[in-house]
Amino acid sequence: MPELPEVETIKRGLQDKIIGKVIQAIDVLGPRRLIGKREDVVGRKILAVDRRAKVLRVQLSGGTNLLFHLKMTGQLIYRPEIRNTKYEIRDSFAGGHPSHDWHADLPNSATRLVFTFDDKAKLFFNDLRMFGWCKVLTDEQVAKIFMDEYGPEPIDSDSGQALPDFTVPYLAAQAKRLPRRKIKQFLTDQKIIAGIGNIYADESLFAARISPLRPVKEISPLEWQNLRQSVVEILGLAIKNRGTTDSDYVDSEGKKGGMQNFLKVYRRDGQPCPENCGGLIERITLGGRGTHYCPACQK
DNA sequence: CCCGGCGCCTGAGGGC
DNA sequence: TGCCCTCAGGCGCCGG
Repeated sequence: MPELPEVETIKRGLQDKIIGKVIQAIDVLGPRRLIGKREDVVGRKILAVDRRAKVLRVQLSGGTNLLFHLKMTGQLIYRPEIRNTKYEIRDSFAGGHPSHDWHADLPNSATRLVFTFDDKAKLFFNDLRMFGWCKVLTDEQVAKIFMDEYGPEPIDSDSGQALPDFTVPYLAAQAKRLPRRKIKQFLTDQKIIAGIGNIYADESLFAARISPLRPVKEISPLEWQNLRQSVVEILGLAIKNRGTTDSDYVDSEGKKGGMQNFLKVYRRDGQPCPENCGGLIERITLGGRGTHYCPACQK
């Protein structure tokens, strides 16, 4: 499930590949994934690719934008000039390459949108469960959404440092406003902090040794300091490792991430606590989300 | 304010 | 093998 590090990884990949190209066509294979008019997009040039929270923006000429949210199972996979994908796969098998990567075979049953560029390269928007979307919006609409719907970005993805708005006083002030909310739900609230989802909330809370069940009013200043630091470190590490592939996530080249090898609690219920405290990782449901933590370490 | 539940979806995985 | 059921989860929305 693409969170900040996964969308950041896709963003970087696409920046290297699609900037300067002109969108020649959009094929709509899946219903209701494209919100907006194809004709507002076709013929426009790609000026930039950026990210806010878990949202990826492709900035186009003429003050137009494509906004993507990948939700659970979304993918954005770029392929340079495809003459005939199926033939290429057949060729690779004939050449004795046994590796079978189903992402090589595009479009597939999860493909909802296909963008074709002026050099015949393609961008495939896949989304198995169809929760994701692609919206066509003006610069002003994007600016308003980015301003109104998302809290501060926690990390400068280039330097790996915390961003200036993501401070302990900010977190404490938000907590004062919503004192009874549990810390996990606080962390994953996009209006409070941008880009944290289920995986990195669990991992950050483990790193800070704070129970996901704690009401935020009980979090001490020192704990806020630790938690803020943990969020920055975990997100930074996840970006370095090109994101977590749990089920569907792949980058803009269809490659898996590496962060799943460094997760300590997420989906590790039943296993011994990695801090060797003697406890076992537990899985509970919190706010309808699977939540993984060590009840012995996390207080 | 907080929480639970539903809806949106489909494939994986368990039970029988 | 096969069928049915549940579950997974980001996020908006609704009702208690």
